[in-house]
Amino acid sequence: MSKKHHLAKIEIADLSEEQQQNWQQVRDLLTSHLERKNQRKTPERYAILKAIYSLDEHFDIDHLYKLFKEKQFSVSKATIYNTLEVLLDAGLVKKHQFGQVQAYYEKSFFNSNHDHIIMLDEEKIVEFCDPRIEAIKKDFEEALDIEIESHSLYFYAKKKSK
Amino acid sequence: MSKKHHLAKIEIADLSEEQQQNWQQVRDLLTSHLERKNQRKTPERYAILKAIYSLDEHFDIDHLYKLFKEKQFSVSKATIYNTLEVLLDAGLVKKHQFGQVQAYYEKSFFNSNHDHIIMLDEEKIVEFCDPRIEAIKKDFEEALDIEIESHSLYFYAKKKSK
DNA sequence: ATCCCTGCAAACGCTTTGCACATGA
DNA sequence: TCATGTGCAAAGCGTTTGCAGGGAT
Repeated sequence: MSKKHHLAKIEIADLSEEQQQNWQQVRDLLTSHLERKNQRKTPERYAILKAIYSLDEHFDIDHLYKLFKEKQFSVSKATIYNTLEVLLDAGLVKKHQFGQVQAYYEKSFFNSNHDHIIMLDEEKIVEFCDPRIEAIKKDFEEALDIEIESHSLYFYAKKKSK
Repeated sequence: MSKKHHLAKIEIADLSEEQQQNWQQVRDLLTSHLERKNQRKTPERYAILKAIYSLDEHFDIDHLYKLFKEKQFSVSKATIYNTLEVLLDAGLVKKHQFGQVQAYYEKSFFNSNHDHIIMLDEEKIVEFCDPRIEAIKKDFEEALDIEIESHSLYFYAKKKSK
């Protein structure tokens, strides 16, 4: 199938120099993950990973789907969903449920732990980090004898000055 | 419609003495909210509010729907959705998006501000409260000149000792 | 040559919507 | 009366699934 041959050398996104360097690392991380899990190294998986790491914002499935469509590489939504599951498992992307609607994702490597402030009156998401969150987690882990595997924290805010 | 007459005196739930007292207050809160908004005081709205305040845990729409069905009072899901919107607006219930699936709700009056620890290996949700959350909010409000209207914080945890 | 992965479309599950009828004010 | 609320069923929408064919190993 000729389409596949295209995909093999797909350059879905032009990467900046920094992204170029990161890409090598991330690609290798996916490779070793797939080998460890005995999963196939399909061109789709690398293409999707690369597309994600070329984005600097949060995105949803449809965003990604349209990106591929524009670039003339058709990747089905089913595959995107599947692949994101794999990348999630590999720790290379993070999934968010900002609103009540669809899920949002973001790359998670070279992108340290942070939480989000959702700006309600504009289409903007601010990332922040505060050590007190980890402190709270640690305290409750000890107090309740539990292990907190993950957390989700969102602040929903509006601009104050007008 | 005879069904309505039943609803008017509906006792969907047997309330404990404490709940009985709270019920008076909550009912009045709904009443004044509806009057303020020029919305109708329908028996369904009071029945749903009462049912919610008789529950001590988090619930979803279907839970509520089945509760009414069991008790022989049919209230349509559309009405439940509508009414929850009203109660949300009145500040009498809170909406949560725990997993990726459907929304969960809980009564929010007589039920002070708290966050949740979702126990992953059992069907349990632990409520907790920590003043540091408010401190963080306040700090970011000042630092970014924003007003944080609400937040959602969930810890996903497992029991440590086995 | 396997059998996993992809693509397509249909199914799914929660939520929303449209419309006719009922009802609170 | 009459605008609003309710009930029912259909539509929406993001996500998942089933299956047939393709491709990685």
